[in-house]
Amino acid sequence: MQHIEYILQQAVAEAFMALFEVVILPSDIKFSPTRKEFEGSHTLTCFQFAKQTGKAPDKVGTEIGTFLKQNCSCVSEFNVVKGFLNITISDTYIIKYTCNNFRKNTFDYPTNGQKVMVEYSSPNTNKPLHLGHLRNNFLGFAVANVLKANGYEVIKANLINDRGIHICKSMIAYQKYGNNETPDTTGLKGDKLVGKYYVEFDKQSKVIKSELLEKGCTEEEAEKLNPLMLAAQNMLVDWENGDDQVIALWKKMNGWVYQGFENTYTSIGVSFDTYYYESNTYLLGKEIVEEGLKNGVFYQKDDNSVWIDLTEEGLDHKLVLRSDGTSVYITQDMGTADLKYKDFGIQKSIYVVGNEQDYHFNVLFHILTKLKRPYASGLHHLSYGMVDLPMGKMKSREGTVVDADDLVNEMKAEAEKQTTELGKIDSFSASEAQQLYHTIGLGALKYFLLKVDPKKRMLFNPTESIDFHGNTGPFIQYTHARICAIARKSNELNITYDHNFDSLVLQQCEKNIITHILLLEKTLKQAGDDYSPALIANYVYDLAKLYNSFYGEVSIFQDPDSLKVAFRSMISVYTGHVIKYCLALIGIDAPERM
RNA sequence: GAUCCCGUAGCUCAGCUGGAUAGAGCAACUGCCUUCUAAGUAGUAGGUCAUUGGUUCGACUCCAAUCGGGAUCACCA
Repeated sequence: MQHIEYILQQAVAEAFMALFEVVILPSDIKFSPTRKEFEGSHTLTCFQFAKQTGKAPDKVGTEIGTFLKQNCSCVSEFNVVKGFLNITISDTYIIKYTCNNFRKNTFDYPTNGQKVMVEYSSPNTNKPLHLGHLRNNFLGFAVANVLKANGYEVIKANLINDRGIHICKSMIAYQKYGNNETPDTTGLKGDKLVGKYYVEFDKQSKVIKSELLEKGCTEEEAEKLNPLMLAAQNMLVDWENGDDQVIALWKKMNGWVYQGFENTYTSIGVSFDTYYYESNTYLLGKEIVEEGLKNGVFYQKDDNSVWIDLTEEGLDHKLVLRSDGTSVYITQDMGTADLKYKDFGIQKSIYVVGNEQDYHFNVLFHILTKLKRPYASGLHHLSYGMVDLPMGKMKSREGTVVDADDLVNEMKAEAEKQTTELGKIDSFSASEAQQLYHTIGLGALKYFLLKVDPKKRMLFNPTESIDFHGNTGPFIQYTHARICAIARKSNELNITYDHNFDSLVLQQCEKNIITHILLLEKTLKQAGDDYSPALIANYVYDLAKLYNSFYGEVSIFQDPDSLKVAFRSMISVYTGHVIKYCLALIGIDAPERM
């Protein structure tokens, strides 16, 4: 069954031809939802056609409307207000569409044969995940789902920053102050334990620095002479030389961190198809520098450092290889980009990274374009805004970081509190109840972080953000649970759906739901094109609102007309499927009772 | 200093790529549970879309300038 939008586009194009002999491509005809103060569901704005037709917009609207009503069985009514043609879709169409589709529980586009990699999470192994990482993880996971639903084959990748001076700092501090603690002996999660020593390093080196300053050192000398800092730098050199002891410690501590991360990933419901480690990729890219020098994309200075001139692109000169021949960050990113392409033959590659690195990715993509990489046009930096706290930015050194595990646990505790107060799940076993609290708490958190346009920075207020009412995840989950209760009752009552519904006259609140479901395809496409799960979040919220409105307005089972009972039951089931599907796209579980 | 992003109700956010009288939620106030889950629902109130110009039939949306907030501009990652 053809989608109403497509049918209308064809019909309007036909109308233009028949009435005005004007050729307009069906795909160029755009409809917007009719404002609720007017009759109808699809609106065509006619101002833009005034020139081509030589008629006033309202005249065009009236003539097109008349044509549609006569020639298109899906259109039952129309009205024209100023230059706006408001179209009412026939009940027959809506009913038929509902009957044909209400059992569907997936709305994915067919595969398009394209492969895309979504790199996200990409943590450092020196500290645990925090609120900022959560936005990244939820976004990356959701974008991967959305792209998959748009027909792509998706590879989720995690590029782990497992080497460098930061991890050496944790290692030095652990060597000096660690007393051979382990996650087992302390009961701490591995990432928390390692993070503890990263903080310890910072603390101790501050103490040492102030001692040096008291002895009369300058700021600069204190920095340089700091034995802890020197030890960390030495350790980095030892690591690069493959020193057995250093490598062993590095492996041990990173191992703890990975267990901790895995634990968190499982808890927040994200996953990866492949992992890259910087310890394996940090030397990549040097051959690319040589290649670029040969074909003149890069140039070399007298001191042997290698650069690229991006002034024509509105950027600057950028270093790609140090004078001592070692790589910088962007060198290994070039190498890693090649590696990803070699490994998976991807057409698109999405980097989910904060907007503080906008410049970096701008440069990287320009370089890869200049190097004529076949995948260059498919590169995209999904740049998301920072998550601010009421007191400003999170600073790990000032202890204002909101820890990811803690936050999830707080949300879960709040879910337990509120669920217990409502007392609706007395029949649940203890483990079922725990599972539900987690689902609700996590749903609230995910929805909160995903409903905002990724590009925008956002505010997270720990006290106020834990709300389960209104525009929240639990509200949508609740609507789903409510629908499941309806579906259960429909089953109990043995309600069947294969009736002739021709005589049925629909109510506005019923039509509103189906009309909104008709927008799903478009929304999903848009969310894929824009890499914006927020569109899905807002869409499903609106659907839940429409359903609750319907739920309050009509009685589903009390109606004497059995056709109405059956159809309302169908609408409920249909809405439930769409809600569950959309929530799954953004990584949220839809409970059947709550 | 240069470049980029942002500025919509008291607060947090939408606004479908230029269309109608700018929408939700929270907070405040008023109704609705003996009937399908009230984590709900119906309503009231709340706005000079930062400011000023420009483009046109029409601007929250596009352009320019100004003000305010943020980020980036390392032989750091």
